[in-house]
Amino acid sequence: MRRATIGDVAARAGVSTATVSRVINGGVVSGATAAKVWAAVDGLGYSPNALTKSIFAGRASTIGVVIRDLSSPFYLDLIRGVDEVAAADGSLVMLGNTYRMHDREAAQVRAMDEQRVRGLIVTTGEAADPHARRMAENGTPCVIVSRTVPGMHSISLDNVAAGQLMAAHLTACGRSSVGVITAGDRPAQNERVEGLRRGMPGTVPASAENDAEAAAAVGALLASNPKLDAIACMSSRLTVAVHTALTASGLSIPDDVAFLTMDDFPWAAALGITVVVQPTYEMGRKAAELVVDPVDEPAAVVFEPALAVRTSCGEVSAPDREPADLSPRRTGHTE
Amino acid sequence: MRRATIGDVAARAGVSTATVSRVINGGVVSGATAAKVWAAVDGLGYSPNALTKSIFAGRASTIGVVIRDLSSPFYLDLIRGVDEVAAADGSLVMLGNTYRMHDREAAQVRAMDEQRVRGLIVTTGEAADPHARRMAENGTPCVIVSRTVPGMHSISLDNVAAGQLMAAHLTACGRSSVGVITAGDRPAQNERVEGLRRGMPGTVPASAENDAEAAAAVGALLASNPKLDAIACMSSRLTVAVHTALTASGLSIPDDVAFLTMDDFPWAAALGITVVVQPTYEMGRKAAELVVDPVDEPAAVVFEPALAVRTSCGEVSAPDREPADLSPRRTGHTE
DNA sequence: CTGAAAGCGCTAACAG
DNA sequence: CTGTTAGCGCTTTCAG
Repeated sequence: MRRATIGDVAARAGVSTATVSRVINGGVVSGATAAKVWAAVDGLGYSPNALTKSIFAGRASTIGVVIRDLSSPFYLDLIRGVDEVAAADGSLVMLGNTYRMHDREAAQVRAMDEQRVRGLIVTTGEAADPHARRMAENGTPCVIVSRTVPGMHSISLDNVAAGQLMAAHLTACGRSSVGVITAGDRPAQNERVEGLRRGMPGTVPASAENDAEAAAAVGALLASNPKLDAIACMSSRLTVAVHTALTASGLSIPDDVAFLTMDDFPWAAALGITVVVQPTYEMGRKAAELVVDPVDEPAAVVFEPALAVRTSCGEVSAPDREPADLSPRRTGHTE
Repeated sequence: MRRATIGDVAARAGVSTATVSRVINGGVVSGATAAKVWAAVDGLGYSPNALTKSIFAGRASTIGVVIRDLSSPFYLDLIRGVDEVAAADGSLVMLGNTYRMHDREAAQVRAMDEQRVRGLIVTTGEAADPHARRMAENGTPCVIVSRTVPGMHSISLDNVAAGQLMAAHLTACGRSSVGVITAGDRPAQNERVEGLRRGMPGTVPASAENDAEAAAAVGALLASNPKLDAIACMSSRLTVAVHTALTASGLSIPDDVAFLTMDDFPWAAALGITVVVQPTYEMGRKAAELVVDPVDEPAAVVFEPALAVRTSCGEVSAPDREPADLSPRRTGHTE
């Protein structure tokens, strides 16, 4: 059974396709004709073809989102933020995962471009840049997340501040020698370490790409620095592995060693783990807003991190009250 | 700067649009013309309009996914599975979240229909049904996840088996009186309880819609059943709350009470929590495959749950080896 | 207020 | 092998 087209509706209602179009899109039509048209629409189960509509508009009403790692809850919250703004605007989200692979990344960006997405949000490495930049020049708003890129919109965390937050907190908790685990040497990771170093010169870094390397790095850090009294983890991806390695080594948190990591997660409160939280959901919203309400000048939106104080650093005072639920965390941001 | 169209490319290459189309889509063309066309494509930065292409195909190459709760990692894995199959097929995923709201649900399904998605995967309540059913009748493959619906494709877990798995394990661990927390009285939840009951007649159920209610339910269960020696949680959404309430009550797991829940999560191994896992990623893949390779007869695919044995039930023997990573769990399924 | 006609960017027969 | 000619389903002037 062929799908009804606007022509079918027009025929059934005894009017022209132009009139049907007007009725559906809210043009000037008489009440009587409108009624006839709606009746035909219902009778036929007509559903307007958004694809065809888009070819007139020049572009789709869809927001493209390219995610570098669809396993990470971080990106889930980001997507939620984007979806929320998109839904409020009557758009849908077009999603692509890259599995951290450069070729997939480029392919996804190209696909989004071919879909004529209204705007593109990329949370990915560098491979996408050339194409994304061309899209931006051709008038498609492109927002890079987690990285600042000259000449393009970007949404990021103040990573240096995140590191400083860690340093200040650890210092307040009486720690002085901190080992830090980073996920590779990406800019964001390095900035966090840099911030930490500013407040705590005695910082020993180690890099890891996966859980096994993280466990090994923790072991090495511990072995070579007997007076280490804190471990900071700079990537939520490594939180479980680092924490597990720490407890497996027989050390007690926070008595022997303080533990601190990035990004809040459902179990953090129960486990008493102090974390630096980034307002992920808000970042998603802001990224989507940059697409929905385009801005001419490239905007570099930087969000401020916040500390969720629990007990894993040997905090002396009572921890702050926990947020009541997982609804959007609001954190100030600067543009 | 207007976007280049196939006409611009044709003009620049000195050929007809038909030829350009052939070159791009791999038709029969001479090497010389092909070279000219590609040169023009590059020079213009031409990117073919997938929207326009779709109006010929009659539908988009996009797979629609309507998620009922984009906060849940369960759905993240599902989306990953869908995306994986979509990417392999050169399609993109169109995503919509419903926040468990019926009106949003219906709106998202309608929007997907208007986008002429190639197929629809719905993980949602009942509101979507009428429209989804019409879509299915009009030839758009629709797959309902987590619920079996007569006359439509469905992907679900063998929930009764999940409950039975719990019962068998708890029995093997010497437990006999189990309190169970369900997330509302949805069919899937009830089936799990039903399975648990078959193996353990002494089952006391309590229902909760959110974290606070779950905590209260645990308290009530404990208070009114002094000989309770196990708590089973039927929804991953409630895992943290139930576990927290349990430990907050001063009971020790597993010495005082065994604890068992649904769905694996990154911290489960570290916390020693035994869980019933559903092959979420595979379910996403299968759902997408039903869209990509359409099947005429409505398929009711049921996946089998598996037990990840840890220590929270007072397991006597050494727990099974942990899976090395979070890559797709393969579990048998029946159709 | 409504219809006819001309496209939007692309593909798909047909001829040549 | 390549160009011509119709459209796909819809919007949008432009008359009436």
